[in-house]
Amino acid sequence: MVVDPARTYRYRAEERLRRTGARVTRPRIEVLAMLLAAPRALTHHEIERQVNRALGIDRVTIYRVLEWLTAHGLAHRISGDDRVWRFNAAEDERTHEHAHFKCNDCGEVICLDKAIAARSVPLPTGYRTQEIELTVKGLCADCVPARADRHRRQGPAQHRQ
Amino acid sequence: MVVDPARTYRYRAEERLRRTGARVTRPRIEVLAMLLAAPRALTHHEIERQVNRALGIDRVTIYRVLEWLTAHGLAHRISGDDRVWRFNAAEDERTHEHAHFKCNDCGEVICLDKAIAARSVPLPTGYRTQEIELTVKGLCADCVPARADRHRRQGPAQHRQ
DNA sequence: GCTCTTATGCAACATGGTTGCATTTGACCC
DNA sequence: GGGTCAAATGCAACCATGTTGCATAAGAGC
Ligand SMILES: [Mn+2]
Ligand SMILES: [Mn+2]
Ligand SMILES: [Zn+2]
Ligand SMILES: [Zn+2]
Repeated sequence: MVVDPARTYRYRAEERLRRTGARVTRPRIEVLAMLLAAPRALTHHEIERQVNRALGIDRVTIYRVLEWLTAHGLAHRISGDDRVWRFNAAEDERTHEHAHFKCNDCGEVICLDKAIAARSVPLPTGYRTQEIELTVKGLCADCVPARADRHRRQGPAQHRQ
Repeated sequence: MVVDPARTYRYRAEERLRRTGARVTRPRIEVLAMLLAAPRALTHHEIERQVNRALGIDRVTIYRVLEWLTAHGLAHRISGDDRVWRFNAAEDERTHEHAHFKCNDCGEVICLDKAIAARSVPLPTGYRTQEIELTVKGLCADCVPARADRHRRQGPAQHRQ
């Protein structure tokens, strides 16, 4: 029996959406399914390319869906140094107490499984900690110098955004 | 003997600029002096308000000066979650191995003195660490709940950006 | 002062995201 | 199935933050 993986992710997306009690719409399903299928955080651009081209869903709608998913805990938003937000389906088990990795070459962002031991950073008196954000920057497996020659010929890997 | 503090910062700014061997210009002096005087990281906007209003220095020039100061190690740039860069004079002793604090209420950003013990976060195989960024988010001394009533009357502290 | 290089000012542009408002549609009820 | 209505979508215009191109101004060495 062969299953269509995209169909499977859509199904899981619908399920999660239904659990919120809010409307289950095509844009919400498609965007969330795409986030669920992705092994890394996606930009609005990447989502738009797939979901707008294939289904004509408007870019503003995609922005609104991403905002809504984030507000409802179905996704989370990662803000990088390139002024582009990236989104990831939120595995609700995994509380957002985890760190992120960002590739300095291709821009890829992934979530690192709970790795924050850096509790209790000392602050000036009167200041109060609420969250700690930790981002590791470096090279992803596709971009380590060992493969630098491929890059020189073809340019860096292109999930740049 | 009374000294004008702004004059002192300008003097220190000129000194640092001269040491780079590059041209010592009015915009560079003013922007760097302002960064030296500030107890926290400043946005382009904040700098523009002061330096453009008082001296008519163009906003593009301010952008270019900030970029130049950063490239020459006289300032460093902090990218937050609000797509606004903030700048700080670089105390050259303090290598950029320090963490940052950002107030969730008023947006204030400060540098925390070397506090990263979070070395060696485990990554997927093939990935390589280059830098680690740590940002503590919470409430600054002006914004802690103890003073929430003042905020309710007057709005949050206004160095929001 | 003169010259040469570099920095500045100004206008136009780019990017990523937001807002207002008319139209469509999902969910609930029958 | 069809009717109702709040909520979501599409579209156009907008905004904020930063960049680029190019003519002009001004540091610094002589
Ligand atoms: Mn994450
Ligand atoms: Mn800093
Ligand atoms: Zn990479
Ligand atoms: Zn504050």
